[in-house]
Formats: sequence, structure tokens, C-alpha cells
Amino acid sequence: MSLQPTTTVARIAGYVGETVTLAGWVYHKTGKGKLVFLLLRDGSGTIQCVIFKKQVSEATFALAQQLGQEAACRVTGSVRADERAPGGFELDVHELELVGPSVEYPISPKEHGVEFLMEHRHLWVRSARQHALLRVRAEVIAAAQEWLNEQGFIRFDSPILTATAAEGTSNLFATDYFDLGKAYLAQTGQLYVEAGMMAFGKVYCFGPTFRAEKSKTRRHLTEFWMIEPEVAFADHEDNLVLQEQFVSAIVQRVLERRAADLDVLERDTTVLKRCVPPFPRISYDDALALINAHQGEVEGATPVPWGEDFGAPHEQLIASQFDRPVFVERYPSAIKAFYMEPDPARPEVALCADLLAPEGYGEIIGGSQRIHDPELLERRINEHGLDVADYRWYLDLRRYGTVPHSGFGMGIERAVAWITGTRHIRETIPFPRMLYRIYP
RNA sequence: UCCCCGAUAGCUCAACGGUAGAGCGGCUGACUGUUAAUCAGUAGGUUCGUGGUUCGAAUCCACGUCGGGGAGCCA
Repeated sequence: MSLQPTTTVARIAGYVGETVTLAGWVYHKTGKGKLVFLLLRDGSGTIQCVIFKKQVSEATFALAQQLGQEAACRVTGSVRADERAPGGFELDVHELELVGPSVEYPISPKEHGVEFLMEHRHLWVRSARQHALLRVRAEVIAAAQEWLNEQGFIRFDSPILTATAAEGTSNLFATDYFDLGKAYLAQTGQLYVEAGMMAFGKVYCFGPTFRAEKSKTRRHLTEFWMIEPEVAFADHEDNLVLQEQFVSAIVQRVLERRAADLDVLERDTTVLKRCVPPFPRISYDDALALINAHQGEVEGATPVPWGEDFGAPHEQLIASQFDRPVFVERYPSAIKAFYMEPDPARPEVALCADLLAPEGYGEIIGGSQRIHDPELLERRINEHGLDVADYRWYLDLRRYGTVPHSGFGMGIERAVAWITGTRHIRETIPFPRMLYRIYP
């Protein structure tokens, strides 16, 4: 005998007039003396089930009355289209089986504070809004990978345990690695996908990334997921075109396939619909001028002297001037990672770009053309105070058939936060890891 | 690391120097169309901790703990 239900709520429309068994959890229950309404959630959706006292045994009715919120059960009944029911379909219950009881479920349909919800994240993921958010996340991930696969990329995963800091700047989580000393949780897979790119031409890695920075904002997690494509024989221009096509394809697919979820999230989709290539581009130099022209419009967006990096308020100001994602390109090399290719026309700036999402969501992509000349790369490693010995293998990539190449990294959670219009990044991942939270 | 804010019933909050309260949730009962049902009843408190000021502290002060928001840094 199988425990599997006849069908799922999502497919219920095809079963009108038939008797089916559904299996799920009690999302909500209400009643009226001689009838009980159960809102049953099975993962694919929710459906109202009605239990009339006259139509079931006394024991079944008593059971229905005492079901707690989130009790697991199997219900058998006939499917009926009914305008009075949320969702349009209703199940007239003949039989009800309790699979797993639930008593005093902590999360009620009423309001709750952030701290309480985060403490109950393992249960919070059952609620409608979180469902919609995490379904969009899954869609974004699937869309990203499938689009890259169609473009001829192969997934080439990078290690999570690494021996040294890839970019040398941020803080890293350290752990003991047997007799070999410290190992660090990867803050990017980029250096490794460069090795893959030389092997396969077009590759990407996708996995968790770790930053031990004490960031305490709604845009930061200590553990987040990043997808990092890397392409051989690709310059800065190729890179930007790839990025705008990539982001647009993901957004358009979410609009197509997850419209119901965006609706639950009350997302204004007009901004998303505008997300088609080409994306506007602004140089670092022009961005400085823009900041000067609009300072005061965003709090904290004070003028920036040439050579200094933007802060969060500046990024917000720049993004607010455009109606779709905007590339900010060619930052001063001195404030960027050591591996970025200098602009041949202006060696003091790098062939790099950040993609800023509209509506104040900030940077969702960072990318660049990489240095392919071995001597220049070695010089940069030294200039950044890094140990060349740690980068022997990385320099090897330039010794044996080096080619101009480019790549970028997209933060999944930031992208999902923007696409769904979610204020805080913590809701876009099942179990967020933050400065003051590692439970549950 | 720095700045700002918060902690009172299971949850969301009120009381702001003078008897600790409401709504929801729980429990009991009524109700054949509920959508966060409604109505009646009922239980539920070390007001985060420690110290201080005061005749009197949930309330004022100090320190601590936990959490929230922001800066820097980044995706």
C-alpha cells in the first residue's frame, strides 16, 4: 500500500466530480458547529476541505474538530468547484486520517516579530509568503543554470575549503585542516573557474560562499550562494553583454513561470518587465559627476573624490537614476581586486563592472575582464602584498596558453530579493546565516 | 569595530514614578458557509539579568546579555 495521495492541490482542477485522497498539513481551521473547514496545504498549494457532521462518522467529525494547526493528515473526498471556497475548488470530505498531530503550533496567522520568526525559521518556511519567496529562489537557480547550459557552459564547481584568501581583503572563516594547518571557507570560486575556463571554454560554478565580515545590514549574509560564469576569449564588452542577457533571461522566466508567487508577494512587476537588454552603462567617472549633481537626494551620498570607492548610499543614488539594472564600469584599479585587467586606453582604471539593481537593492553582480599577461599578474600580486607562492597554480594558467577572459559573480539572494521585492535578504534563503544568527 | 533602537502573558502590543492590561492564541461551551469567523466563559506574569536612585520602579540611572536597523566591506 502506498502512502502517496491521488493527486496534489495544484492539479485538483482535473479531478472535479471525482473522489481523491490528498495528503498534507492543516494550514488553517475554522468551523461552524456542525461543519469544519480545513485549509489543507500539501506543498503544491492549499485547498479548502469541508467536513459536514452528517456526512462522516462521529469519530471522524470529532477528529476534525480537534485537529491543530499544521497537523498532518490524509483526507479523502469528492472534488467540487465552489465559488465560496478560496481557490475555487473544495473537497467534500468522506474520510479523514490523522498522520501526525500538531499541538499549539507557535506561528499563528496573526502578526509576529522578526526575532520570533527567525527563531522558528524551520516552521516559518511553511507559510504562504515564505513559500512564494523560496519557490522564486528555486526558479532563479534553475533558470540561471539552464540558461548557461543552453549557452554551452558546463558547471565546474570550485572547492569550498581553500588554503589561502582568493582576494586577500575580506575576513575568512578558518578551520583546522589536519596537519596542513588552517583551511578557509571560500569567499569566491573565481580563481578556480578560471582554471576550468582554460579547460572547457565556458564554465560556471555555483555554491555557497562565506564572508566573515561583521556586516549587519539587510543586504548581507555570512553564507550566501553565488553563481560565477567564466568565459575564455571574452573581453569586457563580451562580459557585459553576457550579463545583461543572463539577468534578463532569469527575470523573464520568473515572470513567466512564477507569476502566482509574485502575486502573493504583491510584487509590482512593471520594473521587472522592463528588464531587457541593453542595460544602461555609466563609467565610474560619470558616476562621480552624477553623485555631485544629485547629492542630497539620498542621505549619506556625499561627493566622492576620484580614486575612492562608493558607499551604499552612492550606489543607491546611481541606481535610482535608471529604470532597470545599470552597469557601473571602469573603476580605479587601485580599489579593485588584483586580477582585473587594466583598460589599455587608461591603465589607471580596470575593465570591470558592477551591476546595480533598481529600487535600492544594490549590487547584484560584480565582474571583470581578468589579467591574462603572466608578468603583469605577478606584479599585481606583489603590489597587493600577496605571496606569489600561494598563486603558483593561478600563474600557471597564464603560462600555458593564456587568453583574454572575463567572468562575473551573481549573488543569488540579492537577485531574489530584488526580483521578489523583498526588503530583507534573510527571507530569500531557507536558513540564513548572519552575524548574530546561526540557529536554527 | 562604530552609531542608533528595542526586550512586559505563548504571540503582537499598551501601561511611562503610584493596584500589570488588551487583542490574538490555548482551554470550555453555542453555531450548517467559514475566509485572521462570531458570541459567552476561563486559565495564563521572576515586566531580560545584576546593581543603584526613590516612601514607592515595568517606568529613571549604570553595567551586562540577547536581538533589530545602519555605517564600513562586499554579492
